Amino acid sequence: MMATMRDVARHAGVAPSTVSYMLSGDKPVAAATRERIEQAMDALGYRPNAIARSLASRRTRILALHLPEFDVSAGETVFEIVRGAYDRAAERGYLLTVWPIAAERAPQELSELVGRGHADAVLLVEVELDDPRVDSLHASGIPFLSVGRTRENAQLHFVDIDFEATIDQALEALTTTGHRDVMLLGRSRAMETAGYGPAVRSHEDFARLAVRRGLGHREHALDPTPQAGRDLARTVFAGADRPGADGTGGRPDAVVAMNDLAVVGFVNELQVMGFELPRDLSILSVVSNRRTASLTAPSLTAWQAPGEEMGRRAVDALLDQLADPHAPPTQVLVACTRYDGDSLGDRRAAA
Amino acid sequence: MMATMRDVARHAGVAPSTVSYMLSGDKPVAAATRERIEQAMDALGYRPNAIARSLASRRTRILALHLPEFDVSAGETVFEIVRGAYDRAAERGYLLTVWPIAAERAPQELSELVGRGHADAVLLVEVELDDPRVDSLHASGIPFLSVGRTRENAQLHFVDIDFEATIDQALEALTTTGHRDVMLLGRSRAMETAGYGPAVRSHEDFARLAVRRGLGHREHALDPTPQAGRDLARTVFAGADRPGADGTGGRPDAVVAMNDLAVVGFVNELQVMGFELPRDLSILSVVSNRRTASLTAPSLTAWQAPGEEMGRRAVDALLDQLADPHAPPTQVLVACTRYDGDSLGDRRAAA
DNA sequence: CTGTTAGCGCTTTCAA
DNA sequence: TTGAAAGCGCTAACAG
Repeated sequence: MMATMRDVARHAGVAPSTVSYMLSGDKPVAAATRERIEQAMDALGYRPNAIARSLASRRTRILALHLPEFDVSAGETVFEIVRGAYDRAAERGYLLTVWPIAAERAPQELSELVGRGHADAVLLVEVELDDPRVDSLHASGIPFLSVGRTRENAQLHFVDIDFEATIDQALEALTTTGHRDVMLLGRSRAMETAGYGPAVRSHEDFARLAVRRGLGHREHALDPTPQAGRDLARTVFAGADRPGADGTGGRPDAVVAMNDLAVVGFVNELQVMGFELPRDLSILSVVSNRRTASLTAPSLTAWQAPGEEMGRRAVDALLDQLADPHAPPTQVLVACTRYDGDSLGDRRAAA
Repeated sequence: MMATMRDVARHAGVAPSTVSYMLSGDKPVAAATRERIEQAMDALGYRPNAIARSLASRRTRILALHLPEFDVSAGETVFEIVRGAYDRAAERGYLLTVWPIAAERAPQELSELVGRGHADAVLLVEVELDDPRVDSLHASGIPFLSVGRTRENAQLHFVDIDFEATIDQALEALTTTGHRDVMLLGRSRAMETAGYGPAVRSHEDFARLAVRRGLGHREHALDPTPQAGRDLARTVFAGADRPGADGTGGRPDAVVAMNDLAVVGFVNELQVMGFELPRDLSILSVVSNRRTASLTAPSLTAWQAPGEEMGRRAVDALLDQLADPHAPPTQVLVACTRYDGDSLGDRRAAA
């Protein structure tokens, strides 16, 4: 009942291989022939069969994407990565499918599924410093690329956020608006130990970049919960009328947050305590997303993770790898993009 | 280099078909034969090829799942649905893949991909009252099941939340703790018009169920934003020392929220206004999720959407449909499960 | 530029 | 309970 390529060939009076050549574009086909084939195709309502194609060509033209749980902020950014990857894959003739495998089973099951021929390569999202998925895929000799990077990454194909550049942009925004003393509201040490990369790198980068700009700085590592943010607000600003107002550098006049969940609680608690933002304290959220940024009032000025671009570039790099398995690893860093909210004040004295 | 079924057969001294029978379990295989085949398999490191199997059997044993954007609360619940569906599918010998197609292109592209043989059936998630994906799949004669239901659903295979039962459970919890006047913080009319089912049904159900329990009631339809929640707090409770304290029924003493984003802003604003929860107002969040419930302090007592169960039951129903395409539609309703936070007060007078 | 010819690795009658 | 044979619908040399 479904028309096959053979039917089309017969109807057009050509060989099946000619139809195949036309569809794949692998070989040139005369305009007249192409015309007849096209007519035959829609006369018969022909739809190419992806399975048969995969079997004959020994590749599926399917890319599998895997992400662990959503529990760490993630949400919007991950979704953008996925969408960007899907679209780019489609443009390049591939189907990107997401495999919702539970984290514990992923290392084994990814290799298993690719081994059974369900996909040609794997895109790993939310990769941790020591990610078992990476080891497993590497051991199986399966082509893959990770969004995020492991600790050891000399041989890793990856696309990641340029944390350093993003933090520096936030500090520059603070410097040019006259801020003098900045606090990092970062990720907890527990997460670093657990292997969440950004938590490690951000503290080092932040301190170094603040010093270079001559800013007072301090770092706090918080669990990714609103309550942790509330607690910090109480701890650091208890008894202060206006956090940044003492002028002596005793208290920060700005916060750079890299912890979406905590910053929401932090802001809410400051407001309950009677502070007004950004008059009393400027708050910038980095590696964030629009949704979190709009959860508070005033909304947060934020640097959003470039999800879509990372997804697109990941697919390109992965397909390059498929085309030339022995090329040196592709490693791409992408900076976040600024999104203006109302949480950045101007502390410059009127001239 | 990869061992094929033929290699295994040769190695075990049997016919390829025998190996196939053993793997599929379609026909009985003698214990002795089975033994020899198993040995051959792991001697050769055999892995069955899913593509070849699909081509020969004319079915992929793949289920495709599609969800539109994440913008409406969703998040955690959707993820649970997907995970539940994946696990159940695996148990039943199927691979569930998620196709991250943009909402606009989904109706067309889903049919296209299934038409090309990429999957046997489709699971639709976050289905709206008038969902073009449903029409398209129906027109293409593709087997599918929706999580959520359309307006016209007599012929639809679906699994959905039992909103009515959930709302009633929330009202019961309020009744037994002595509340007298309940406000619904629902979804906006705009969403109803746009076809988001729960928004429509919840208002009707809420009013009717409140009346039946002899509770004072009122409904507010809010956009799914924290700001909408803040505005409502100001509007309804301006000038009140304690929202539920006037006792005369002039103000509600409890809120049932079915709008995760708005309820966060609502609670925060009440706190900024100086109210204390749940002393001044009880708040229950229904069809919610743990993450939202823990975004505020006190955390919210909530009824969580039964994501995993819906996913599992959706797969079962879909595979039933595949087995018997002419059976009457399966329609399943699942109630939410309660999760205790600290936002429910007790208003009963001490006896 | 087009046709011929073998498969890709498995399933599935049909016989034995 | 097992085997032989004929494909599933397409691709990819190789020839012409």
